[in-house]
Amino acid sequence: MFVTGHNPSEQDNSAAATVSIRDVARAAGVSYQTVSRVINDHPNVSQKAREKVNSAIAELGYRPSRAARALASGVDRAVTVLTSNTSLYGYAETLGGIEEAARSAGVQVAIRVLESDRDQDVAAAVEGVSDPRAGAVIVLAFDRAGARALRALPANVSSSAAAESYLGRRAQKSESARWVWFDDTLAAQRATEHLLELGHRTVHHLAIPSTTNVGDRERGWKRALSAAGAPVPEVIRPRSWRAAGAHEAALSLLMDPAVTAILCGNDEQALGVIRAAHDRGVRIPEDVSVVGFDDVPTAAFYTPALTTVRFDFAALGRRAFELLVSPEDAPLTEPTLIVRESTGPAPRT
Amino acid sequence: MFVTGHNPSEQDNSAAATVSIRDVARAAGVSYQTVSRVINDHPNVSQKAREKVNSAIAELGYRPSRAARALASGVDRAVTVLTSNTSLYGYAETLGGIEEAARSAGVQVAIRVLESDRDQDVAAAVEGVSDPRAGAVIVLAFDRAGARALRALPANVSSSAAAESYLGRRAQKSESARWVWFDDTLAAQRATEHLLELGHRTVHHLAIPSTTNVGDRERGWKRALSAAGAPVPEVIRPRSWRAAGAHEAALSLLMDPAVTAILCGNDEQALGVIRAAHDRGVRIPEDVSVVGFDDVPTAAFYTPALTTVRFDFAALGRRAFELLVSPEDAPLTEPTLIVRESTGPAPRT
DNA sequence: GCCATGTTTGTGACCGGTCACAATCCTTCT
DNA sequence: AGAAGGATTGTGACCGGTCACAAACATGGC
Repeated sequence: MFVTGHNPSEQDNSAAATVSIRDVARAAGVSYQTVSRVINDHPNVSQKAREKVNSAIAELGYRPSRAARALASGVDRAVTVLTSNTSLYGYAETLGGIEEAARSAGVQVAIRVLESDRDQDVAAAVEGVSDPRAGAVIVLAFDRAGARALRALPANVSSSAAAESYLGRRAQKSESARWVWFDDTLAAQRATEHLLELGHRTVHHLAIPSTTNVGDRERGWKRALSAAGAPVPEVIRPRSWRAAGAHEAALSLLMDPAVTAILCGNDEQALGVIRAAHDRGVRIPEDVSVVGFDDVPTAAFYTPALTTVRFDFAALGRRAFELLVSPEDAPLTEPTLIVRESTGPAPRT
Repeated sequence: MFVTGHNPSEQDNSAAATVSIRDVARAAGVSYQTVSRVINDHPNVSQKAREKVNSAIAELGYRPSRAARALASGVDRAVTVLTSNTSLYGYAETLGGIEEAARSAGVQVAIRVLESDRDQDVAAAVEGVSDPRAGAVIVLAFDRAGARALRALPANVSSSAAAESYLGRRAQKSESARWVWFDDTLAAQRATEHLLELGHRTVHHLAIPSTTNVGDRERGWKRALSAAGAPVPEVIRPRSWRAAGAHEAALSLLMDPAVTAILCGNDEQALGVIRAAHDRGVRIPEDVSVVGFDDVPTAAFYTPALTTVRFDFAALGRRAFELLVSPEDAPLTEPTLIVRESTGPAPRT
């Protein structure tokens, strides 16, 4: 009853033998090429043939083989996301956005995490995804590891979330990587301006360790400071993106009475600062104002609720995926400052 | 110079034509089958041949084609993770664990998110991954959508994180899905006992909406309560896993002076409760004690620092992957109660 | 020295699609 | 009616591997 003589298993083969394009063709009374045309929506297929094929497909429960398709066509309809983290909010949300867009385009999403930013690990990861036949690649270049991986990719370029374009067959080396990113400069500038407007003499900046766009944020922060003629304090660089590092750094920072406003690299760090303030008996926002970045879902429930800059990471992810298909520049939602309880007027001296 | 006459592109073909097993064979002076044996670590290959092949591989920069392999062998070395969320802590960490284990086993990780728990969406997702040729499937059955998807999968079974076993060729319908999960009952029991020991008359439970293991947690909670002869209050069920729902629910719950201890479904909810307490002027832990579940990285920095039950989600993920290969039951780290500042002695009446 | 047995190597077919090109079928126009 | 031209359909080869089986080569026992 089966066509394939490949699998010699004699056992009760109730499990349906995998049905191929040829089986469908036979059942529909057409050639396999016609079936191929139908499943690929080619224009030149008669209505009658199309119907016959479609019902045969439904009847036999035919499902095209991704592998065969990839092999024959030379490209896999898949995207591999290269990221150094799966659980940090920004990364995870971006991944979600990519998946959403990819899913609705019928493209598979694979994920590959970068263990570290050491050359060896980066090289291994890049090696694993740099086969054009394996589909496209999107690098989450939020951190050094990502940025390095992006640089190491065949066609190079660098920024926040970048989309290496391999999807189409004709994508050649001439086609370089495309990228999307938020306007971090503007975001940082706005946040800083907000604090300045509240009367703070200056704003201290507790940064994320070595990011790609760290430059951007610092630029925005400095720009706002300079525009207001405020002094530019040295940037504080904790040892991690996490709350722990920020907490530790803030513990000493808060001893300085000149510090009345702190711009943090992300919400988690802001939480560390808030906690440090609590530990030191410093009131927020009465004594010190704190601003975060990201607007994680919990930020509104911190005590005090966090003033922060919201980024639409999911949109970033969707956009990164779309770039694989159409390289057109589409605007990304601008980051928005969400003012809550952690910022207030500068204390009177 | 090229063997494949398939691609007629005449352009400067500096981009290396994809090298196949046959090219390597020719360069090494052996048959393609021998090359296949080498790259698959077959035992019966002479040392000499192996070396020749390996150097030819290195020289030509050969990379096996995943697609061709999948097509020829009938199975793809890939796992698809079915999850309804990418950014919630537990999900994201579990995904990370799966990826880690899969990566070191040379297996690709794909991800497919479940949009909702509606039959239609679940069916679509299952349909997309239920092709045995496409590799294995791991379902993150933490919620209803996941549980349903798990049930809808060809070989069924249900629990927290489940590993549908298709990886090996011989995996047949007889091989049912394997699963791993935490001992939620014990975890809830321990947490409840902790509160009871602090002198609380009873413990209120603010649950996660309709989870697979909701039963387990409630059982543990009830067990501890009963064992202590404490009354069993009605379970509070907010409308989401998020802080918002818990915050809203807690706002009214905290008006009840009988409520002195709350066991929350997760840390985010606990944060919502803490915030609600702040809003109501209820002190934690002096007036009310709060316990969470998960131990998210920020829990230690809440004010007050959260007492919670830590789960090793990454280990859960790794284990789920391993189950695909070896169905042996290996113990999973037990959840641990981390006592911090949010729990304290019951207030004196 | 010869045969049995095990190891190493090679050949042809096949997996399930796509591609290039040729053949057949309709229409429409002169 | 015949030819031109587009629409529709079919055929053979190929993608890059694996599988089953056979051939060639060693090794060892009697």
